[in-house]
Parts: sequence; structure tokens; C-alpha cells
Amino acid sequence: MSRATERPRRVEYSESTRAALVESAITLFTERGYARASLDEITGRARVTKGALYHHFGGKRALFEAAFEAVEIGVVTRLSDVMPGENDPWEELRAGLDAFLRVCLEAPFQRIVAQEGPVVLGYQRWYDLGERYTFGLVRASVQRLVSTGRIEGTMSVDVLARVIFGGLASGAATIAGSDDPNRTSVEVGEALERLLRGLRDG
Amino acid sequence: MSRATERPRRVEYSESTRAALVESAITLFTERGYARASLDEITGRARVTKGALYHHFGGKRALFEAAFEAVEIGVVTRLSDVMPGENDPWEELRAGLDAFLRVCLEAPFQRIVAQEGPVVLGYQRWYDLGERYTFGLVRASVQRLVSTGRIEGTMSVDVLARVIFGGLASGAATIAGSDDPNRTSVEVGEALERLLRGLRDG
DNA sequence: AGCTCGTACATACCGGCGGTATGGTGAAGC
DNA sequence: GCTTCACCATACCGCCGGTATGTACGAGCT
Repeated sequence: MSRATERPRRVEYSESTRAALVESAITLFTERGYARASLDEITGRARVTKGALYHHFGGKRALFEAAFEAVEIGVVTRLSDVMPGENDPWEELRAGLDAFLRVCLEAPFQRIVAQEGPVVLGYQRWYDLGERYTFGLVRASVQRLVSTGRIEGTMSVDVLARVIFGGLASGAATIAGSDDPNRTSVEVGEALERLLRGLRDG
Repeated sequence: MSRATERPRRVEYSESTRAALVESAITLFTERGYARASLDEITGRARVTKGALYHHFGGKRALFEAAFEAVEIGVVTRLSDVMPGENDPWEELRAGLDAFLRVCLEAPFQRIVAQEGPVVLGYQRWYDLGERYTFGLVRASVQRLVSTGRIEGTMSVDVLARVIFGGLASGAATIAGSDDPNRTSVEVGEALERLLRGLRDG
């Protein structure tokens, strides 16, 4: 099925093999989902065998987690650029929102992070990992709003951030499932802005 | 593995068998998730074999869909009771919110409908099914707010409902994953109310 | 130079599970 | 009493995740 006869990958060094596996995993998990993407297919695309996979990773779940983190890191890097954390919190939230909606148009984030993440990794693991990446940004942003007194009353920052993040994710899914993603993206942005406005004082 | 020696279920009529399969599926899908719940286990619990399953359903996916619908119907029935659609839209939305948060404390809805639904059935199928059940209620509720002029400006009702539903679902997941569900349930309710308040006029 | 040893894979194989093909059984209808 | 069909059991297949084992190869020591 998946021989590596012609020019084996091993000659190109170990890190490259690991990276190729992660990249192949991202592609196939995105295309067919976790369950329908077989390891033979993933390793075959990376021009290795299961031996290489189980040398670098603990199993299919661990490979998914590596793919998950790779996608998240890419997203967080881009989002951090437009949210330096020095300007007006509301302005940055809005800038981050725009950038996030663009990210939501990309299939890997939609499928691996938002949709299958909590199911494959388990909710708790997904929660813990997300804390360090995209959700962490949302949470930090909300935290700054609260700590600078822009949101009246006392409220659990974590829970509020969770609910907002859910709205974002659902908006992401709506965009991804739409037959006119660009138009829907604008509509989602409007809806989210209206909802967030309710948090302001007075 | 899963014999049905002692008092075969068949004598109790076909509909009972089908119902037993659905109930068993709900239980095991909730406990272990879709992937880790085997058909032998599900049929064994219902005191039948795979022959019965594949007579009543097209396969594992179809069985999951039946379980999905069974859970949704139960939830919608209860939610409809507190939302007769005759009182003030904002009042009903709030009443529906309370009822929904209680539903979110129940594992079957959390796991089968909110979490694994979109993954197992595919997002499009999940979207179409949800239209007829829980999400349909949210959508109708938002629709009434807009058509009675309680929300200013023009906005896509469907998208807005989607985003709100995402917030609800995320709140559901947060509650389910919390170590103190009752307390978290209150916090989620507060956060959602604050967000929804932003939709009001003036 | 030769030997050892750990890394970095490939190969072969197993068990479980979803799905299918086939057989059996009892009630209903002609 | 014969057929027919719904209803289900049994047996079996193929795929896939996981494991066990073998092997090429460079580093380091002697």
C-alpha cells in the first residue's frame, strides 16, 4: 500500500519527516475528517510508513494534536500582529475580530480546531490547549476590557470569553458552510459587533 | 459476543426493538462517544444482534441520526412549553434561555446534539436537522424580535440566530465541562443576558 | 579499523469493528 | 397448505489502528 521505494524520505533528516507527517495530517484531516483519514494514507502522502509515524508520535490522537497545535500556532501568530495590546481595547477587539473572521474562512482551522478538536481530543484537553492559543487571545482581550473598567458589573471573565468564543466559532462555521462566504462573513461581523456592543457601559 | 438467547426481544414487536436500539444508542453514544461505542455493544444492550440493527437502520450513522432526533424531540417538547409564542418576545427569550441552560446540564444533549452532531453527521446535515428542532426555536425567537421591531437596523436573522446559538452551545459545553455545573450555569446565564441586551433599541 | 549502541525508520502481523451476505422463523394472506 | 414477506440471527469479510520485530546507519569509543 504505502511503500517508500523511490527516494526514501529518511535521507532528508528526521525533523523534516516529522514536519511532513504533520503537514500531511493537516491536509487529510481537513479534507476527510479525523475518522475517515487513515494512517496509511497520511504516511503514504508523506512518503513514509507507519513505522515513522509511531516513532515520532504516540498514535493517531497524538498526531492530530500535533496538527492541531501547528494550525493554532499559525493563526495566533497572525492574530497577534493586529493585536499588539497597546491601543484601545475596543479597537483591538474589533481588529482582532476582523482578522479572526478571515481565519475562519480557512478550512484547517474550521475543521481541526473548531469542529473536531473538542471531539477528538476530548473537551478538557481541547480546553487546556486552546487556552494557550486562539482562545487565549479572546480571553486576554476580554480580560483587558474588564480590568480597564469598560464592562460594568461583576462577571466571570472566563465564562464570558467562552460564550463569546462560541459565537465566534459558530460564526466561523456559518461562514464555512455558506455558499457565499464573503457575504456571510460581513453579516457575521455585523451580528458579532451588535452583540459585543451590549457589553459597553451605560 | 452478543447472543439473544434468553427471551428474544422479537416477541415484543418491532417498534419496541427499534426504540430499544435508539435508547441503547443514546446511552452508549453519550457515555463513550460515537467512535468508541461499538455496534455489538449497542445491540447487546438492547438484547438483539446486528441483524436487527441493519434491518431498522441503514448503518451506524443512521442510528446516530435517530438518536440525535430522539434527543432533540425531547428537548424541543420541553422548550416549547415555556415558549408559547404569545407573550412578550423578550420575556419568552429569557424563559427559553433558562430552560435551555437546564437542558445543557444533561449529558445526551451536550454530547450527541451539540458536540458530536456536526462531526458525525457532517455540518450541512447537522444544520438542516437542527433547523427543525432546537435551533429552529432560537431562530423563530430571534425572528419575532426582528419582525416586531425590537431590534434596530437591518440584519440577517439567520446569521444572528446562528451566532447566538453558538454562544448558547458554547455555554452548554462550558457548563458540562465545569466542576461546579450549577454555579457555572448561573454565570453563563448572566453572560448571555448581557450579550442579548445589546440587541435592544436605544 | 572494528565494535557497540542508539536513532530512525520499514515490514509483518494481530485484533476489533463496521458492514454484508445469507439463513431461519413465524405470522399473514390467498 | 403453500407462498410471501417482515423480522431478525449467524457467519464472514475487509479495513484500519496498533504492536512487535527487524534493519540501515551514523556517532562515539577503543
